[in-house]
Amino acid sequence: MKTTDELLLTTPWFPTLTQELQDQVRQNVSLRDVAPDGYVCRRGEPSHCWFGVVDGLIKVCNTSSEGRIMTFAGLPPGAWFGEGTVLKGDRWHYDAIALRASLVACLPSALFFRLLDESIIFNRFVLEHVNERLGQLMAMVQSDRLTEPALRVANCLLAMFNPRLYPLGKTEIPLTQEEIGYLSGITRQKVNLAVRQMEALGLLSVSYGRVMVTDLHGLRRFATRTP
DNA sequence: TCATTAAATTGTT
DNA sequence: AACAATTTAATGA
Repeated sequence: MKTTDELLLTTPWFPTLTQELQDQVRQNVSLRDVAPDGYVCRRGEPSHCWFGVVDGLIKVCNTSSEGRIMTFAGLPPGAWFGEGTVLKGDRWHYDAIALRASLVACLPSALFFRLLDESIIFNRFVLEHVNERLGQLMAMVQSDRLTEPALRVANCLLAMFNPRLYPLGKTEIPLTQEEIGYLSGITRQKVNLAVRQMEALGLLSVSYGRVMVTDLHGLRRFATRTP
């Protein structure tokens, strides 16, 4: 199991902080184990923390009154989320649920604000982070209107392997086809066909319980091609 | 270390 | 949604 320090050292902004701020972070960040299907945060609850995914996989989603689930993002290890809500001092507008056993780092909002006040590089990180999310959202709105399952899966994978948002991101993240289905909003059967189709194109390789992207650029081209 | 079994994941209908 | 086939992980000799 990873430690707080291990996560922090692989976080791009942490080593850039002053010694004093680093100590503050060390003292105030807490780790939380989340069981599969467990909540990291629920819609309507006040936000106390900025969250970082240490291990596992978190799904950010909302369940409408009719029970329809919409997924906004899948967050692999290395992802931080919730800055928007924390910044507004607002309540969560969405649920964050663990797709499998996960470990989440909680950075109290008071400290989050202090980092914003005192570190320019930290501001920069958050700004780029938000910017990248915006880009992802735009891509998602597009892919949402596409009926082609392979394109939806491709977009979903591109989001997960985004090296800007998830610098830890390797080209291989353990991800079952069922989980991809939850994240991209299509059935596992269609995911199965889609990933194999893309594997045949040499864009990725699938094996038991994992998908490895072998050609990130090719996958980008595939996702943005005009049919 | 190897064989057996259970659980998880995949492939098909 | 259900089923069979396959892969992995766990167990114990």
